[in-house]
Amino acid sequence: MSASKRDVLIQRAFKIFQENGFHATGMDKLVKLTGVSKTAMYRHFRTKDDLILAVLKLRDEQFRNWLVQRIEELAQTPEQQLLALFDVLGEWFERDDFKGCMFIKASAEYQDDSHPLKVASAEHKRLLLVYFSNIAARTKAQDPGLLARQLLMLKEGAIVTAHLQGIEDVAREARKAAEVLLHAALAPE
Amino acid sequence: MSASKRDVLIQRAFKIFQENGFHATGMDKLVKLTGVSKTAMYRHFRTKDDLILAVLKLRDEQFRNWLVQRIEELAQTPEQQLLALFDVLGEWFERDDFKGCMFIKASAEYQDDSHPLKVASAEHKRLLLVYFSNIAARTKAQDPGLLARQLLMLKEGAIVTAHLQGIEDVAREARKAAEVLLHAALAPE
DNA sequence: CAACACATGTACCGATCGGTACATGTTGTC
DNA sequence: GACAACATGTACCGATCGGTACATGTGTTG
Repeated sequence: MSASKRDVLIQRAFKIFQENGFHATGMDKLVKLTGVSKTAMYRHFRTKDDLILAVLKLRDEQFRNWLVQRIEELAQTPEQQLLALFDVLGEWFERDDFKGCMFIKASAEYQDDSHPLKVASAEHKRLLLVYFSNIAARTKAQDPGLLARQLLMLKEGAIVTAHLQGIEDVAREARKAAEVLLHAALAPE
Repeated sequence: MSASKRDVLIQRAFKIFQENGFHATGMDKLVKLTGVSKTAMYRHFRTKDDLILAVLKLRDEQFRNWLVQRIEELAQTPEQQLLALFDVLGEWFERDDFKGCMFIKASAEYQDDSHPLKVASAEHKRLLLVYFSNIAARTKAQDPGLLARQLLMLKEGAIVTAHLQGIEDVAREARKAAEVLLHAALAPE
């Protein structure tokens, strides 16, 4: 019960941070919007940074689980899965609650490389890279690691563009670029 | 004199915001680090947001001027100029004071689409898109607009990746991807 | 019922937030 | 030198920041 209540707390805090930013969201607002008392909040999390870190950890799990599941539902071959990333991105962008990537935003507000929140953000991106590198390695791409890194760069760019300029066609055009990169990697001249 | 002093003020504020973030930087710190008094600061800028907006406007000018100049120094044909973007990005990443893109960070802290700081950030990206669309239009690319948007997505992804994961090889690998995209756009099957 | 451990809400802490009132230079003009 | 116009520094405003002290429930165990 304590664990699940904690998770509910984290989930609500996630929404609030995602919509308002980290520094811009005070503990008073969090306490009010989550419904718990301040004492209870600080019993679960020693500091605000601890709370944010817990939010990032939960978000990392949930996002990667969702991404992997959707990709493997949509595509079976590794080649198709690499491209399906961008279809899933499109689904994400279309959601009403799409507010950009929380890890990009966290690294924007906590820039010091040694800051736990930046470390956690970098770790999230690293885990995604591991996943896609493994997929790429199952293709006949000449340099699977390079291909994975390039596709993930495209992914970050699509997210930033969708958040900043609007979502229209972004995922579709990113997918087209991904197709070109994939075909070139498979059939080099 | 007043104008140039104002510009100096903006320039110093830029550095401080770039290194510490917007919400995390208080006016007291800005006043202390820029050397002016608080009264003088508030005579030049009515509010903190006004100051940030002025910082973004100056940064927009300086960054685009620098980017255009370097690209045109490095390359003459439109095809080469599209690729030179990524060489210039590499130069930027190598700088000691590289701290990511201020406009991405501003849009992370001020998410409301109607917020002047987000508007200014989107406008910066739009102006870059106009510039590269014009270059792409001078190539034989089938869909120059698409190519420009894809290359700029790659650019944003490279910036985010360099800021979050480290700069190593990022610009070079982004350029390789750009080469593939460019060649495919020029010589479609 | 008594005694205890623990969860909760509230009132409050010093520090800092963005922003201003006001007293004190400093300057140009006559 | 007198005076107006403006620039400056400082002290301060109410609000909010992250975080805590403490008084008041609320079971749980004898």
